Amino acid sequence: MRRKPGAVLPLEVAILSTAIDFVASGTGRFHGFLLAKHLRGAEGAKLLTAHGTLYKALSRMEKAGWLVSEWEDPEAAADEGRPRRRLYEMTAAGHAALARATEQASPAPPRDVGWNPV
Amino acid sequence: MRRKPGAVLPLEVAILSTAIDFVASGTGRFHGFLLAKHLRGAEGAKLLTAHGTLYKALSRMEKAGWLVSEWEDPEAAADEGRPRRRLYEMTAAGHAALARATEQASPAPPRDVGWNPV
DNA sequence: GCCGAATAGGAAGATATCTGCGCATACTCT
DNA sequence: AGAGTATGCGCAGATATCTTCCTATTCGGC
Repeated sequence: MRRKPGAVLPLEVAILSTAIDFVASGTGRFHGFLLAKHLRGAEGAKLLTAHGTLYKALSRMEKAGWLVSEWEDPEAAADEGRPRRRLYEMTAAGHAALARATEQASPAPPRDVGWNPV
Repeated sequence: MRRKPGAVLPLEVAILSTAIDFVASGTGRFHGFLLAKHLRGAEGAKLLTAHGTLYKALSRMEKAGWLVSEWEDPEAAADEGRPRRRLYEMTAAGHAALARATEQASPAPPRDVGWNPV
């Protein structure tokens, strides 16, 4: 749907917020599936139906510089008998994007967006 | 369904036959998913609906000594960007089991099965 | 000959990520 | 302002294996 430059989509806000929750609860780095489980239970249930949606959002956000990722050691995954994970971490730019998005949503209605109510 | 000692089930016959086909066509070792794709297309379509059925049969057959398996190098899988595979190879005992099963099926109608037409 | 025990098969779901396709939306040009 | 184009989001499905629960079948003992 052709992204408006500088926009942060609802799903992305949810991801970034959840990432912050993870850090707060001691989980420094997270992976897509973990995120999916948390988002399903939370308010983000409507924001996420298919898994592909989430993974695309993650790679999008990484390309935007809001996240950095790294493959976990393939052997670690093999030892635990599960597919390997891609571990994500939030960057300063990610925090900034979240701030920008939440700021736009609540505190003061934007004064100069080039848009006027009818 | 309580296995008769020495019996080879239809699905197992199909697996062993397909394994021989693989060797003949240059694919020495095979994995479950490859097998599933071949069995779906072939006559074994009825023998295999769910994946779980196939994987259970494979581990059964390995326990019986008809197959040996080995995990592929986790890094090889990671390099190709897919889940890791378990590679199977047929043993001499496997060939023997297949021979026993096909022999029992075709050459001479059993003379003494303890069954008579009404 | 019948009944009980054991096991095979099926469905469903967990684990994890990626790609292709359709359609909607934001932007641009006239 | 209206129409067309391009971007890219979200859904569905592919990739690969394993586990649990339930049902159906069948072997063998009594």
